[in-house]
Amino acid sequence: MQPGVALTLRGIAADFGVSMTPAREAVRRLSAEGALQVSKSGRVTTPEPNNERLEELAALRALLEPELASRALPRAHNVLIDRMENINDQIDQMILQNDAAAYVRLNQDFHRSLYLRAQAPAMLAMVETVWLQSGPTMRRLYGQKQQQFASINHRKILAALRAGDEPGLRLAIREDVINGLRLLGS
Amino acid sequence: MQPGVALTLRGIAADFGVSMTPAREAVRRLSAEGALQVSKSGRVTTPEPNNERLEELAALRALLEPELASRALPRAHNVLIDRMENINDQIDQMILQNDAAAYVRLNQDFHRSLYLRAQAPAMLAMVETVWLQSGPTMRRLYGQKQQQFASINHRKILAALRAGDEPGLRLAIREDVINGLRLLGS
DNA sequence: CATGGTTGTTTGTGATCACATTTTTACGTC
DNA sequence: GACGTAAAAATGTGATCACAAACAACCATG
Repeated sequence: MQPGVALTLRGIAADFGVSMTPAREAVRRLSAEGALQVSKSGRVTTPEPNNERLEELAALRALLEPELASRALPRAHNVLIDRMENINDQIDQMILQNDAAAYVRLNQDFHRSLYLRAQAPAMLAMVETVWLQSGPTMRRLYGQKQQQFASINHRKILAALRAGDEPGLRLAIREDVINGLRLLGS
Repeated sequence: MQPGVALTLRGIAADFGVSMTPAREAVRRLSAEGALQVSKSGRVTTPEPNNERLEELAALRALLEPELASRALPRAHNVLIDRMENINDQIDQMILQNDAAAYVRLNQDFHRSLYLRAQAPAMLAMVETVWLQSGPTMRRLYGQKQQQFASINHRKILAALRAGDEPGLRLAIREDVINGLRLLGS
């Protein structure tokens, strides 16, 4: 969804073929998570990302995701790492096929499949909230030259996982996040 | 509000003298923030805190709050520090008066007044979400012997702020958080 | 042509209702 | 007395409606 778009409850309801009530609840939830902005008059829009906001979201990811990865590391067996490698291969394909939506989705799947092992639901929920907030700008990320770095960073993550290298894992995750979001702001 | 309480939409609506609709929206928002649990059948309860959850919330605070404090430090002038000292004096009074609700509220005011200076709304919103999730258990915290540490930790925070000591500030915040929540879990 | 006010439309909010599902209660059987 | 079952009450969900506020379009006036 493009940033800066105005939503109306009746419009959303009509789009999904439901009444206003479910649309209202969905909007309420998304705005509570920061994925949507509500003006004082109740109008709903997708937030327009500025550089400060992007830097903040990147900092949040850089704080939370290494911690989640570190907690997941003791429980990351080879089966999981293989699956992550598989996801990464699919990411490479999506980059070649120029499929932005699938790229973003697979990228999150890659990270989430690791973080799920951290046994930290509240922390994971918080990271997913940040992902949701940075979602619209992730679409812009695609098409930039940085996307090819993602695969390289992911390989570093996988290597650190296989080696059981906790500091290396934290660093690789951090680099992946920084490359993904913070560079976009400048 | 006690942990483990069951809420009904009609009950909430009746308590506040409104219809079901506003109650539903409030519940939706609070559950999106993790402050309320919804079962698969839609029943709403306040989450029962277990040790894993407490440890997680403490870890989140320990990650986020030092960062917020560090960002606020360059903008923390004497006027702000004086106000925080004032809040801390009120906290001491509330401890003497055994007013649990006021104690928790003032404690959050103390931290929030500093973090507001960080100019990081998304990060602050995330911390407030954690506070909200740990709110019910904070009530239990009161009455334990740890509460008296809060004032000592807060004094360390104030001293680090006045000295412009960034590492000391991070450490003091971290200690305050750890003492406040993590000790409660064990 | 710019501008301010007026009217008409759109939009969010709160309320009420019907319905399906779940939960609780009551009862009868073993 | 315990347990399973059926009836009854309660609950969440989605829909629809009235209403007030906000917005947009329009027109008259300078």
